[in-house]
Amino acid sequence: MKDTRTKLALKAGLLFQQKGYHGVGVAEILQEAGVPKGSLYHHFPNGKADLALAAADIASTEMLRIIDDSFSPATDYANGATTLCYKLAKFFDIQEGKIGCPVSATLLEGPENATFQLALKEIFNAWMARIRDHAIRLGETPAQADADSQRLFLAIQGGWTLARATRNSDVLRGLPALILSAA
Amino acid sequence: MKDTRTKLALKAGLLFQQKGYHGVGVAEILQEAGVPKGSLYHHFPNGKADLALAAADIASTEMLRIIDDSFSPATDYANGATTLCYKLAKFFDIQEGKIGCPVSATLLEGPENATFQLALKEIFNAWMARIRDHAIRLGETPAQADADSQRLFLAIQGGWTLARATRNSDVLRGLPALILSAA
DNA sequence: GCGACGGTAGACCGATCGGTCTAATCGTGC
DNA sequence: GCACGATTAGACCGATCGGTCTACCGTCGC
Repeated sequence: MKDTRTKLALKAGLLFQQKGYHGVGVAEILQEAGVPKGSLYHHFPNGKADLALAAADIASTEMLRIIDDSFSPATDYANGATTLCYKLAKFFDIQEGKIGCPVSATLLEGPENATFQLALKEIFNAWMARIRDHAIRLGETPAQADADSQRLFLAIQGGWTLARATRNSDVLRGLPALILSAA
Repeated sequence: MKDTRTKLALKAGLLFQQKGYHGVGVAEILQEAGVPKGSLYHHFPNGKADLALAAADIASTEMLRIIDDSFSPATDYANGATTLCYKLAKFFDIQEGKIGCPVSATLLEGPENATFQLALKEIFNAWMARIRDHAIRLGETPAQADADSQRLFLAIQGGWTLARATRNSDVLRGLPALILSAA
């Protein structure tokens, strides 16, 4: 049994991904999580905004884990990148295409807020840095790794949006063929 | 002097891009546009949803125009793609990075709605098709044009998000170097 | 002058928004 | 078993949400 705080952040994150920060009311989060209002403001004194930050943090950690899981067993960069795209496509399908980038849907659609802005930037940078680390570990030069990690990040970010628009995860599976031809 | 209908759609589009569909209230749109409530529901019987569709349509047309303006004077595909990225970066800077993709911010963040879903898909396809047309006109094979247009679309979509997160349009200007090295 | 009518103006509606507050309950150390 | 802080429970708040409705205004044809 998860503690209330985690349960709230998890459920909030899922809902934010589906409908965006402003598209979800705290009442809906509370009901879905089966938690009364008092608990929310006990665990997250700043309410919805705190919840968004916590949810984004969880999602970010999860994404880093997926990156590691994809690249760790890989024999080269292309192999790891392909695995990552396929893993994300599978994740996309499980959620029936109803889900956006867990971080941008939460923080970018949120209020004009310096904290959100900073958190978003740091999370994205962390993802790219992690991909870059794996690229270097797998034999790429730092310059190659810079370009490849950014290329992959942009393709996934854009591809996810297109996949949502078309309700079809094939875009994500086609990403490796599209961006690895350069290498 | 623009007619009321157009003024509303224009202003609504701008606000949706900044804060997402759910992040803007009709009262705010009305106030910004200097239009009373009665006029909204006269011109857009379905209210906010109609407004979003109209705004997305205007934004889509505008984007097609920018694509044409970029590729028409180009001597080859790389040249046109580069111009497009720079034009978008400039547009991004004018709005001070406060603005999202005019279409996805409006339709993807909107309510779970088959009409929105379909419109979004068609607009994205229209953009890619337009880029593809120019690529072919500039001498690419259909297969090349398919890959290049999708690659450019994804890079712009992802790059725009990253640019917003970092509040820096340089990502957009770096796109050509990142995705054209393949050719 | 006078209806007809497309359009404007904004008061008003119930529902929901995010957030506060007090009371009850739980868990643990004594 | 008792006291006390941590946590839960939900009634309640003013503000705002999207939307409806009636009254009014301007400009036509006549």
